[in-house]
Amino acid sequence: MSTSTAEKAYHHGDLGAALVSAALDLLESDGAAALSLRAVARACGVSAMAPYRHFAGKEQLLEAVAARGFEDLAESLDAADRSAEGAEALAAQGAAYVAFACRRPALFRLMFMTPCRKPDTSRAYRILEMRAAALAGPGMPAADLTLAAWALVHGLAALILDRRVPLEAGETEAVARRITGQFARLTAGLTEA
Amino acid sequence: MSTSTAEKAYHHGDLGAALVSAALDLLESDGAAALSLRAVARACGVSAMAPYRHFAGKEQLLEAVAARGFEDLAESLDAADRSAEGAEALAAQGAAYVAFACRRPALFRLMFMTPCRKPDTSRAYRILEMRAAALAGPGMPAADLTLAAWALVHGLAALILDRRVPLEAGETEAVARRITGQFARLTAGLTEA
DNA sequence: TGTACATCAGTGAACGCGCGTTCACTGATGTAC
DNA sequence: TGTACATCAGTGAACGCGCGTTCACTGATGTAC
Repeated sequence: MSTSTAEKAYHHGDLGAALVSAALDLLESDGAAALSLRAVARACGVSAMAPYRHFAGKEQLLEAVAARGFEDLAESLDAADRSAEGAEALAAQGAAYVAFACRRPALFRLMFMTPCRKPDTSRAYRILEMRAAALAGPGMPAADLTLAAWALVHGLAALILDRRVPLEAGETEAVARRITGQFARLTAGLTEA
Repeated sequence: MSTSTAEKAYHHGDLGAALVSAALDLLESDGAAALSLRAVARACGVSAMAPYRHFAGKEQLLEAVAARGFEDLAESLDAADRSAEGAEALAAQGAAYVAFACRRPALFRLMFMTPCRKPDTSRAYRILEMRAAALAGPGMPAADLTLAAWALVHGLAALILDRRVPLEAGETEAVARRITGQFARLTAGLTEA
């Protein structure tokens, strides 16, 4: 049909990016178990071998998918952080973190399964760290506060995704907001004392 | 050759329990990926079909393994709780929770992957809940404090297991103790105010 | 402007793998009489 | 105390599955002259 869509071109155009996108879609629609290299290729309308032109193997594709996930997460945290100030900004980041996990559960899980090279270098971590450092006080140094805040929201997300917390789908966001808010105010009170 | 060992008996004796034990061993020695029904049967020196006399399928075996894990976790939390009082008991529970995850990482992961029937009924949860409720104050109701404490240590464990926190193997315990201690004292300060 | 040729980006058939599970079976055990 | 027979707890061969990956290939593209 029209050549502009380039659907049937022998050369795909940007198969590498298309594979990552297809993987992200597949992940949320069919779950992690369904995310095979062949399925991703199939979703792109391409042979099972085609991905090997762009990735060394399945592992590399997954790494690229996880990297995209971390970028998106960083963007969400950044936006949340800019929406408020001080302790409330930290709480907003926490709520955004949990919301991200609930919105894209399979991706969130994949991100943390994929072995990371430099744990503390991710942009998402730096955004959290910067905000937490500003709230640190004598009773809780910056590094500990950062880790505690991260652990709190990560655990909350994990428990919700694993259905360990008996919450309705609509409830989770409000609970995350409340819990992170309480934690942020707790630590803020500490700096004032 | 002595009959007392009963190694070569046609009837195993208690294959059901032996399968669960073998699965627990396999889990920690070879990882979750190696935990196949066939491998467990092999470890018990029994045919691939034998487990079906004791479990409806792989899923049921895994459920039994996870249940054993939750029992052991509850025991660890209980012992930790009895080792201290008030806020320090809560901190001790938290440290024990993280230590359990570090000691048996593959089991810990399996426990939370296995779909649970009644999320809030586990003994481990009730032990945490009881202690947290005693520390609840006006700024943080019991249910929220319980969830926050659980999320904090669960997240800490998850981040450590996924190598997101740049810690040496020996360091983790001390960090977990410090973080949970700070959190417990923070909430305790809240009840006094 | 045309042509030769290297390179790039895909195809498609095939392989071996270990898995969970099915099937029909057989050896061991315990109980009723 | 023996014997018949139901039941229990295992065996072992086989199946189909989808996977990641290998191999040798071919069609499309772009560049040097």
